[in-house]
Amino acid sequence: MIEPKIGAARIEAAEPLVEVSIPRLYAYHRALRAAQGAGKRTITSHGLAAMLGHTIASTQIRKDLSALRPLGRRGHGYAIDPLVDQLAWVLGLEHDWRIAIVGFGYLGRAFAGFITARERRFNVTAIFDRAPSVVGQRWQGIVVRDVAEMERTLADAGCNIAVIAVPAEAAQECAQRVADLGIRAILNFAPMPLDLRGAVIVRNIDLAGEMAILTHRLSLEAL
Amino acid sequence: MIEPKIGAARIEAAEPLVEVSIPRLYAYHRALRAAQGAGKRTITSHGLAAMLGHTIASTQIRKDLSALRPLGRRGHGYAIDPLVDQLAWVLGLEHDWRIAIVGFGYLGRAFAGFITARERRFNVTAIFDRAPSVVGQRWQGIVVRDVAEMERTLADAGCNIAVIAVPAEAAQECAQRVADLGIRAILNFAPMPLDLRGAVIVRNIDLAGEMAILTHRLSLEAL
DNA sequence: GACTGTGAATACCTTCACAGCA
DNA sequence: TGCTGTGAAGGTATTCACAGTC
Repeated sequence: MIEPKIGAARIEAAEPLVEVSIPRLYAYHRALRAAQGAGKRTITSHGLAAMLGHTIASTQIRKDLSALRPLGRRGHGYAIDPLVDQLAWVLGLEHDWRIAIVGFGYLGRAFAGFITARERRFNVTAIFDRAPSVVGQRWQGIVVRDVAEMERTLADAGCNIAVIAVPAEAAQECAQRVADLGIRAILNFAPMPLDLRGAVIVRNIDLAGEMAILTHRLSLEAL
Repeated sequence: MIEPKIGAARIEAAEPLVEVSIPRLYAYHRALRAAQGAGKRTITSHGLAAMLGHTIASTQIRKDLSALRPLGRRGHGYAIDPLVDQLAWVLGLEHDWRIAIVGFGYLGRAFAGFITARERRFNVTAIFDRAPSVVGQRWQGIVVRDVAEMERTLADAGCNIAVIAVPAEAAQECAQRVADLGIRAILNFAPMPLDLRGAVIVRNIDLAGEMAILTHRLSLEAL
């Protein structure tokens, strides 16, 4: 266990957060903002679980939240406002993030729209595609550039996250190139595991894999 | 441990497969089809790991594959053809699947195109949207119907999987309605956990949650 | 009494080490 | 020797049970 730094300038996690908990913390954050909007000042772990459709157990919520720093009051619940702030802090949601979309087909467009609508501090600042018909188009004022020009133009956009939404064959090359250009975090939609040298954080969105879980389980039931 | 049914009509898993392994098995299947296409007849667990960019350890691959039924030959590796068949079988990829897309914005379109391109046996047979400008459009010959008509038209399409790609506010209602109409499996893109009564298999694609993992880790590094 | 925080127990998943076999 | 298959070990995540606090 790590000793909490009492004198830390800003709230800080008491223990290093485990990765699996992060999407849950993000879900709490979203639900709590909704509660905030509805004028609530306080919430219990059970109340939060109910807001999340009981897809997460209240003990899981308490465990997750206790990893931040004791924020609840026994017998009362959690004060929502400081909890929202704390969650935004640990999730990195208080920074602005500049996102490069590589591959601007339906998937790239869908992601760009989705994520900018969801988080105000997520900004798409560069878009690349290979198709001549797409290059030169604009999206929210951003001109789609040719992937071939990535080396010249990506640095100017000051991106810290890249989203790879290109066909499988092109994914590895695109990912390595953005990594070489200094991007430290990649969200990969290509059904193709990336192997990158260097300390790049990669998360894969495995759409077909998720479908396979459904078809596997459905065909089990059919027996 | 479960006793393998020796006399089973078709190859069958020796042990119940754990859910986490399914997307991996699907990745193996894809890689092996590629190897097949390249004319290879046999592969080792190390060779497969290399094809997957060493994102999965070879011991993990052997563990996963050994859960199916011994298919490898010690000292030689795996014969690719029967392995591909066996994987297709356990993943349910030998059936045809009929998919309903609920919400035909960029995300719905992206998913429809992506998944039908990837697996020949995944068919989109019904599409619904709420926006009058979208209703009546065609995609690959399928007419987009009004979500309000779902009760009348979904049954005809014979779908067994629904993809929820609607805004968060509408997700719960749409999901419950498709479940009430007999759909047993849902892939949910809405950032909103669904709680459904009845035995419906739900998988969530949490795009914002994945982004939160990236922003969390990037902001850790910045310290 | 109500609810959080947390050690202990459990379940789960992955990695290791090596036996078994061609 | 080369590689699979697998029990054992290790590590990680979740659930339980309850002590602690308001």
